[in-house]
Amino acid sequence: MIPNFSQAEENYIKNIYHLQQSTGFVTTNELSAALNTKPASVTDMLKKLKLKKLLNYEPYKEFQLNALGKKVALGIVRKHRLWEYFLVEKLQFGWDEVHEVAEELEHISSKKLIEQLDSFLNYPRFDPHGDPIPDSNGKMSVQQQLLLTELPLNRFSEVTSVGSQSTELLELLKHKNISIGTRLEVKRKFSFDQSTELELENKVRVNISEQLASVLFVKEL
Amino acid sequence: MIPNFSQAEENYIKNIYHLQQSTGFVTTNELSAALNTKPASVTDMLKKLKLKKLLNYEPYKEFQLNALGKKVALGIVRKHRLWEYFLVEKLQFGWDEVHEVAEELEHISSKKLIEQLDSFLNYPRFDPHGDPIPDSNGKMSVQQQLLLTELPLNRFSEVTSVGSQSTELLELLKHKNISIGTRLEVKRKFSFDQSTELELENKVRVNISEQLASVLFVKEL
DNA sequence: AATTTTTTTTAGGTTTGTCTAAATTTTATT
DNA sequence: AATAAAATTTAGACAAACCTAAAAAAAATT
Repeated sequence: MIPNFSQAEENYIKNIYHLQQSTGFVTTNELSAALNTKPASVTDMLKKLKLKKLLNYEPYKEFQLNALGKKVALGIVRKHRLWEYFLVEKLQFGWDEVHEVAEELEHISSKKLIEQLDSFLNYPRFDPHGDPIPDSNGKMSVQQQLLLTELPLNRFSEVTSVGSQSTELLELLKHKNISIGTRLEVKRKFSFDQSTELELENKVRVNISEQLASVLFVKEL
Repeated sequence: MIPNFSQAEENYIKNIYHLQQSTGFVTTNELSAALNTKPASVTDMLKKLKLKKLLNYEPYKEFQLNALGKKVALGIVRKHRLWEYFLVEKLQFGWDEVHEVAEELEHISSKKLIEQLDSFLNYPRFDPHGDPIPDSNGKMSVQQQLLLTELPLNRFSEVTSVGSQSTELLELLKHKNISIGTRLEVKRKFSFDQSTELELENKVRVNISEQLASVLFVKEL
């Protein structure tokens, strides 16, 4: 069984994980900047994580999480994103307010807690920022969700989720003939009001407001 | 504003609070036993809590939380019990499983989190063990709820809540003519099967099983 | 290739919260 | 009231996680 790790250890693991997503390797300075700690402190912790067999690390070299380290990291990411989803969906937090709180909640250790939470939330696949939530085996959807506001022009895409369940929003979406699964392309953006012209699957064009575009998640096809 | 306290400090505060409920005062040894730490460590922390103006403490004397200390303690108790309620009501935990997890969750610091959670849970007044949940001002219902199994003979009492929402339970309660608000007295307990004979408000007598009695909360009148 | 700059590590401290062992104070017993 | 026992505090250490300052290694520049 995987042992428990301290909050500090978990923060290092999680940050290494995120940093190594780009190039596969991380440097002491990068990590120290991400964690807001001095490089000397980072070195200390790297030795400890190596000792605990989570990290490939040799002095003065770049480092990376090994298989076990990545597994642990995915568990933390899972908790973080599930809690974010919970805060937004159930406790009426805004997307922008959840990160800090989730930073604390992600360190709660109960395995049962997180499995029951996942089930209670109905196994969401993406957090409120569109990032994929690893399942209990660490698997997650590869494709990141984008906000419609971030989608470039003329890319085929599909609506994957909406950032709120309010009846007002659902009413509007019904009117515009948009629902989960609707395929669309962004054809134009009007800078005056940031409104967006979409082309739906049936070639119909609709114009949607910035407020609406900013609560629609899509994935590119 | 009240500052934040470390997890260790919070655990001391909470335990002092509970211990001083009986006699109003706590001794170093009592607290050390409750916390599973050595008396010497307790002394260290007592000095710190005194310095932080939470505690009335003089060397070699019994001690107690002052007004501020009690306020802080109630905030922790509030969080603990709200989380317990959440775990049982929303995440299908059994009463017996919640304590440990709540011990961790009670240290999450976000004020907004706990207020939103309270609202999400619909401002429950008692936790799954029948203990009252302080409101955001630290006020709580004085009367503790009891399990019907704990109620002495011939005491007027009123059903306040049921420990589960299962349809099976509700079906049985309907059959027995018992609901929230029903007034009753325990008239006899049969040691063979621990079943209980109740007298309801209309003088009707019913016999209920131990399983049923152990999910009914009552308050004495 | 030599030198400078940057990065990383080492060495030695600090704080928090714990411990053990010894000293002190309080309480209980004779 | 004197002594023994129990409770509490003090003194000195230790681990975790951080720090600063100096040393060492690696990378960049001349």
